[in-house]
Amino acid sequence: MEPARTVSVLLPLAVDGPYTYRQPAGLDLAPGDIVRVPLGPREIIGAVWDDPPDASVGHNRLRPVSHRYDSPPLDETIRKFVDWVAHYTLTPRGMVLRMVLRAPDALEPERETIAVRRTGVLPDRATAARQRVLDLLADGAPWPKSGLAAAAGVSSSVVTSLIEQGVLETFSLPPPPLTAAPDPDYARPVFDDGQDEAAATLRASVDEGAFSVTLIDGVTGSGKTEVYFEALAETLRKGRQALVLLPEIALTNDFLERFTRRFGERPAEWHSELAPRMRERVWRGVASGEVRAVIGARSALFLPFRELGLVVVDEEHDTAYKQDEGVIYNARDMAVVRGHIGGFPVVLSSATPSIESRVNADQGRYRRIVLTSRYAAAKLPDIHAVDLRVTPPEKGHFLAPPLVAAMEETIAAKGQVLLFLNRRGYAPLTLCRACGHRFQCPNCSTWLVEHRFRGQLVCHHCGHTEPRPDRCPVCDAEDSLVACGPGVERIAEEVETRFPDARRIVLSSDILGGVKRMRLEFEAIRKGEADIIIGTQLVAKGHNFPLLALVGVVDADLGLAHGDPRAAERTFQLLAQVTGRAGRAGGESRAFLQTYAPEHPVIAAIASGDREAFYAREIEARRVSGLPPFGRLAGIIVSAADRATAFGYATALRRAAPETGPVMVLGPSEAPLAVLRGRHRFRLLLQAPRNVDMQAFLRSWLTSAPPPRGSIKVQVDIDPQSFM
DNA sequence: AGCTAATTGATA
DNA sequence: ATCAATTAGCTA
Repeated sequence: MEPARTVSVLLPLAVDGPYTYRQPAGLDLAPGDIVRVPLGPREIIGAVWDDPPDASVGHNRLRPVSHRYDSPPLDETIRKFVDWVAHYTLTPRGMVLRMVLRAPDALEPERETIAVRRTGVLPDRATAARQRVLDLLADGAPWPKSGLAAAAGVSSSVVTSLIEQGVLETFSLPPPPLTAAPDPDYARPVFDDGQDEAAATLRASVDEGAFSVTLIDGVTGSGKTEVYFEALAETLRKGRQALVLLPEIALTNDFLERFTRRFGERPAEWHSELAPRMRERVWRGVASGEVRAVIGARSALFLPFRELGLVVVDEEHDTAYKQDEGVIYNARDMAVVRGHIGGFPVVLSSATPSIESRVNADQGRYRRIVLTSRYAAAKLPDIHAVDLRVTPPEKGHFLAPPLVAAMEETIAAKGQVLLFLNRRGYAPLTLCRACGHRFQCPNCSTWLVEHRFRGQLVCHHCGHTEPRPDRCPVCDAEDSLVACGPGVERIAEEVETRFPDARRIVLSSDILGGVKRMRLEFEAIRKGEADIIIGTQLVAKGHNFPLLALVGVVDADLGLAHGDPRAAERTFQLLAQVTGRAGRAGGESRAFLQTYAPEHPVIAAIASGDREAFYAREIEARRVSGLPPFGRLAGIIVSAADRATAFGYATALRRAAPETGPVMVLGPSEAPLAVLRGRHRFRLLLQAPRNVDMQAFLRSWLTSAPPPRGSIKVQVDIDPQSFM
């Protein structure tokens, strides 16, 4: 008897390799085919994979593939990509496949929309309700059945009875086209020389049809988007699909409209807020090739493109590209990998490139395009550092005289002012004047932040809240609690007393009313219905403020004191972004940075506009300490699923092995725990159950003694980035 | 994922 | 000793 034909099927579960299934007679299967298979008591969707079937699985254990979906197969490049990402991130391959198969219902045939129209037959009796329905259909255009009754303000039985009588007939509507193909030649931009040259370079890289990485490094408003749109246009002309990644928060209507103006059609979108129906349709459209261009958040990188020819990563330095749960990856880096595997160009774009990307460009691994001048009428704002030691704010206030004066001038000239402070709430610390008690979070080691509008004390780390008491819980003193330091609410209060006639808007992520309200507020700002905007980080990204003439950074030093080795870089990026909000639409504009350390390299770089000095310094700092992307022994990088755990590990490490040198804590996306030893870069995946003595474990690991008891798993391998 | 078996820690 | 809670193992 012939041995049974078998296939490997990778399942979207936490399993590293495919399982072997019997291939039923009459069902031909090839790698990439999407299938349904039995697993235990149920059936799940998987994909036929390239691994040879496992012959060691006994014939009696083999179960047959149930069904092959009529969906385009996952092409070889995405299968390799899944394997690569899984290997690199030390994640089971099935978990990565799960990100690709994120829209399982997309495989089922699309539910048809049932529509109704008039037949000409008259109803047996004319009632008011029936007439309202017929009125809606009077022009002969069909209506979707589901919405008709509601639109006519009648119950659905009215519609049903009209159908039964033959007055209305039903038929199925073809699904509306998702998006028409964007037209690469819809609206050619007008470029200056620098932009023209940049666009030509990008078009050439698309024409090469080979893997390359280009870093577009250009100040805010230099037209980076318009320039990389030319790469996109060229990709479309060549008949390939294109993907633009944006940090989720920057994926705004503003951006989609810019795309539409250039290409004549709205692009397909992909992000977490997408409605399930739309999600399925986009997934299917991408797989079938109907969708030619996608604008998406990081997870769009795992869509099943069949002829992807370009990935653009906009704001490539943005930390939102890091996924820190489940499969932990940085979409910027994985985009480069996808380009490498697929043999197509990748474009990274930023006004403040990450140090890693700058180093890659400097070392010739990436091409670099620099755009220095601002577009059209836009001019960079004049930036001033306000030395708070020389011109301090009045006692109990936070806006220094030079900034207040500039605000007065700006408002008098009908310009808009943005005050930026990256701190939600009223005050970051509350203490008792009588006994010195400080309000601390019971779960974390952080201070509770007062939110005065809500009357609460909130932990910004874990979300713990408690009502703000009137008297001190320790010494019972009355009216003794004082707020220390400013948050946006407090700045808003100061603005109110100083500029009682100005129209204020406070923008903070904890705003009441959610996304809807936020959208309205941004709309109001655009229409000039606000004079002073007080905002946290979220004003830095995605949204344009066309009337903005003055930016005041309330505390430019905030964030610099952090122990994070990237603190300087992050602060630089944030300040560049915030000050860059001003003057984008033209005209004179100014930015003021309130600081106690105007000579600090970050502040000086922003104030002087000398970015190169800053980069040179930052890169050198990393080089001498051997931090990434330079791979010398630097100590140990600790990273874990959440910051608190990572800090816990780091503390344990410092105690356990002070001789290892610097211990640095990174965010979760740098996990699995990276360890630099000798001349090789190693990655270490460290997983331990709850109460294992981490300190003892790390000590023994570092001294190469056998691991202590307890089920600690260690997996070490050479960093595959060396392959690129 | 969703299920069971094994292990752990807390409690009596 | 016993229970509930957590964690590890497995699906072909």
